[in-house]
Amino acid sequence: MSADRLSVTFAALADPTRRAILARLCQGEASVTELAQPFEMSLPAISKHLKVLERAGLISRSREAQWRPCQLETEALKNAADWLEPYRQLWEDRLNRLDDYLQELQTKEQKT
Amino acid sequence: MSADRLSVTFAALADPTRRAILARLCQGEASVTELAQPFEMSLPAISKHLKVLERAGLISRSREAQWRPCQLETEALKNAADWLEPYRQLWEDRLNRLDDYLQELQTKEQKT
DNA sequence: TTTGTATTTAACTGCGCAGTTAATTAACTA
DNA sequence: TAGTTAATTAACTGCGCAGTTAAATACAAA
Repeated sequence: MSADRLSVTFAALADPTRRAILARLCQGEASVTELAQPFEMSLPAISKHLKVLERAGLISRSREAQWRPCQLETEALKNAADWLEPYRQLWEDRLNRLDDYLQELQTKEQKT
Repeated sequence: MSADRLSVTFAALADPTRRAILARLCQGEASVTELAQPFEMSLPAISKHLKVLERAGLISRSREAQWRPCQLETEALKNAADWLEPYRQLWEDRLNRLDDYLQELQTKEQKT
C-alpha cells in the first residue's frame, strides 16, 4: 500500500507536473493560479497535484485573504536524497571503470 | 501518463519492496527466488516488481540455465540523485538556519 | 448585498499498480 | 520420457491516480 513516508515522497516526485511545481517554488512562495499558469491543465487538476505534494510533505500552505500560497518544504526531499546517497559509490565506481576502459582503448590506439 | 524516464524511475522507487530489492542487489546478482525469500509475498508478485524495476532501468536481467539473475543498474539511480541535487542547497541552508537559531537560544540561556 | 476572484469539492471516466491463485513455459535431471 | 525446479503469464479483484466539467465555498471590493 506504500503508506510509508519515503514511498509517498517518491510517488509524489513521479510526475513531471509536480516536479516542475517544486522547481518553480525554489524561487519562493506562489499561489495556486500562479503555479497553474505554465500548464495546459485545469485548475482542479493543479489543486490535486498540490494536495499530493502536501500529503508528501514536499510543500506547505498558508492563507492570505483568498489565496493559499504554497511553499517548498525541504525535509522530504532530503530524505529522498539520503536514501539514494549510499548508492552513489556504486555509480561512481561504475563510471570510473568505464573511464579507465576508454583510456585503455585510447592508449592502445596510440600504439598502433 | 508519466511516460518520461525520470517519472518511471521515481515511481519504481515508490515501493518499499522494490527499494528493499535494490538494497539486496548491492551485494551482487540474485535470482528471483532469492530476492523473493525475505518477503511474505507470492512469486508472481515479486516477478511483477522486478518487471517494474527493469522497465525503470534500475535492474537488468540475464539468463543462466533456468535462472534469470538480476543485477543492479546504477544510471537511473544517478539520474534521480542528479534531479535532487540542486535542492541540496535549500535544505542545508534551512538546517544551518535552524542550527544558528538553536545556538542563539543557548547563548541567551547562558546569559541568564 | 451583489459581484468578482481564488480555490476546492463532487462526480465521473479511464488507466495502471499491487496483490491473489491457477496454468503455462523453460530448462535441468534421472 | 517423466518429473522437478525456476519463473512468467493469465485472469481476476480492488484501489487510487490523473484528468475532465460543473457546482460549491471563501474572501474582497464596490
